[in-house]
Amino acid sequence: MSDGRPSIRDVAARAGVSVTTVSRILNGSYPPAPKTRDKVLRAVQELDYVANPHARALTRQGTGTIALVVMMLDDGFLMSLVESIATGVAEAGKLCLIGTSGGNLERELAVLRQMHAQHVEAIILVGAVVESDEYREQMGAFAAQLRQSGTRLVLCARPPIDTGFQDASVEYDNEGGAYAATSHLLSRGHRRILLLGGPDGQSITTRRTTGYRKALRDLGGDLDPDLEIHPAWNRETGYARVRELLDAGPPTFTGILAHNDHVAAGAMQALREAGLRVPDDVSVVGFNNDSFAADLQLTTVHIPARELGLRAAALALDPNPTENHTTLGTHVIVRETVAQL
Amino acid sequence: MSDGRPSIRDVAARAGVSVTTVSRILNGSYPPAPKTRDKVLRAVQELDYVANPHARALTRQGTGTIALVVMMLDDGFLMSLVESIATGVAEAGKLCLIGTSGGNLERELAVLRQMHAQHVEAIILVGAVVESDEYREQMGAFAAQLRQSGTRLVLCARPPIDTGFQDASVEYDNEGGAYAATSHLLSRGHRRILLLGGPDGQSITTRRTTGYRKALRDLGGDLDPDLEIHPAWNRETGYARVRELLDAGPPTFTGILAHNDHVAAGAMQALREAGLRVPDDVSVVGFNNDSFAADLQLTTVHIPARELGLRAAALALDPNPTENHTTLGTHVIVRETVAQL
DNA sequence: CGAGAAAGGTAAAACGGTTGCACACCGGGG
DNA sequence: CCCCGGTGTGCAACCGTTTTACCTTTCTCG
Repeated sequence: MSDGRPSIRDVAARAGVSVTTVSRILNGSYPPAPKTRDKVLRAVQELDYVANPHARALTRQGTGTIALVVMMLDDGFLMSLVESIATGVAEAGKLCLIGTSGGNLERELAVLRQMHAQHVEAIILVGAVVESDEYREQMGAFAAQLRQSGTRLVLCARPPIDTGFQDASVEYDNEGGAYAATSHLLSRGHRRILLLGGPDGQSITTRRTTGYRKALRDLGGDLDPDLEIHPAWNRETGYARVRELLDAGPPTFTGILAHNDHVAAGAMQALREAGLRVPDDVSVVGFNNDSFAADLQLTTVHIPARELGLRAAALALDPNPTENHTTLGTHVIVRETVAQL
Repeated sequence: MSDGRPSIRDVAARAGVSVTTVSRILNGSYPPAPKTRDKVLRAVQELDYVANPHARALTRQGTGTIALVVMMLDDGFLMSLVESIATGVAEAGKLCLIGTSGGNLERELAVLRQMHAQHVEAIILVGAVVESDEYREQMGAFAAQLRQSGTRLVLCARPPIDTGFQDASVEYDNEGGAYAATSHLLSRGHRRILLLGGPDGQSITTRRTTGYRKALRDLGGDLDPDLEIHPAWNRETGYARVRELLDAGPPTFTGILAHNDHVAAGAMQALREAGLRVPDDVSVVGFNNDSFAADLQLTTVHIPARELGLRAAALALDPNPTENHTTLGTHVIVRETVAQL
């Protein structure tokens, strides 16, 4: 009362009918007489009444909320993804809860539990994953719990949780992207390609590295462990690690494949500072096709972020989707950071 | 039951006490006998019980949810902002609802209403605003409604809503930033500075333009309406508008002040394509210090996004903050896109 | 030893909806 | 004329908590 929100009883009183009738009309269950219907709708209008979602949730109607959990919002790719998911969810008239895990297992689980407690209709897990046994085990248990309570789980841009059950998921082809990027370099005559992977033990890193190695094997590049290093996902460490390498002596590679564009940018700076030109001395390929890649003229692997997000949203919204697993393709965007050897 | 979640009654039964007692213990309202307490806590553990937030919300306990509304998630600045708000909220153990308005008044209001209906504890409005009378009026009305129902409103990186009441807000110094950036160019001898503003009629545009003009007046630059143009916030239109200008004849300016880094990047591309070098022929200053600005060696205005976000979160979380209005400073990050004339 | 006051606990009424079931009304077929 | 089925409604129970008001004990102290 004190908060000025009318209750369903107020509406009923004003329309001169019972609470039941109001509820029925508002939910479209059971078609009552048009006359009553009008009276009620008018009263709703006049009072500016909106049903309380919490009360509604209590009687298991569904909460109209979709949850979204992401490690961190720190690059353009994730942002497009989140934006498009949010848009998709909003267009369906539902709300979107968002949580960040910071790549920390405990925090991720805490956030997930909290969302589950909220009785969200679905939980979308977005992005990279730390591939520890502990993570797998805990997530497996959590996923089971979700299923038991009828909460859908959607995996977006992320590997499956290995448990008997196949969760709905939308992925993109990490391995294929890395393969294509590596092939691109190989086809231009590069044999020794420095891999600037993501942190070791993260799903994305593993997959992309697999693609890289496979291309080298298939097409005859040098498969050398010394050529695989693992900076964090940011510009700074990309810069630092390449800098280190160059300080130690002349480069033993002619091409670089970075696992994201920020790292590629860092690497390019290090090259520049060492007096090496891109692409004349060293070629560089990035990953993600972040918006700034165009400014750097960076050749990179495009990932269809919006599409990914919209599909994830669709899966989350649909109680029983026809197609519950999709893998979207990636492709190389050729700009000017790769030279023919 | 069917969803496997234990209720407070189950806990009570298992612990052999009444529901009331369980509730009291869980909420820490007055301390019951340690013995009972233990029994109850054990039962909670064993059943893995978590209170239903909806039922809780029904009795006006507050929902533990903060809402966040942003126009669009399309640049690094907004993203840092959202990330830091989300982090701040999560650290307080609360949940964060997110909605995007796409710069569309109707959709914005729809989202806001929906959030209000959820009884969120506070709503944070983030970022630029279309300055139409209609917007002002509708938002004013909405803000009044919020106040009446005890929902806090926090404005972040956004001008106040003009209504009698002063809402909590965290801003940064748009005018000062633009002033500083313009001064920087002026002090290097530039007199004719092309302003690449944001879309006309948006709050940010207005403020930054004011700073730009003031600097020109104070320090003796050319105040020429022809030098103020208004692309959208993205790279593409920044490119297109500058391209147009250059196609029409040699540049009538020696410096450019862009209202964000994407636009600056677009402008730089247009300059490059027209055979003009940055900074030798034309100097460029951006705004926001987006992460890629470092890669472009772009001189730009830094906005403390994280700080802004954390403060907004703090305001949203605190029912009665001591300081409810802050303006954070901005400063110019000097890189290599401005030359001495 | 008896009267209060604490202390520890409970039953029941909210909170704002949904829903199963009963009831009233109405026209029509036997 | 009676019974029947269908159509609109309303009553009341329930969803899972918190909270108010009240009831027992058990202490404490005169």
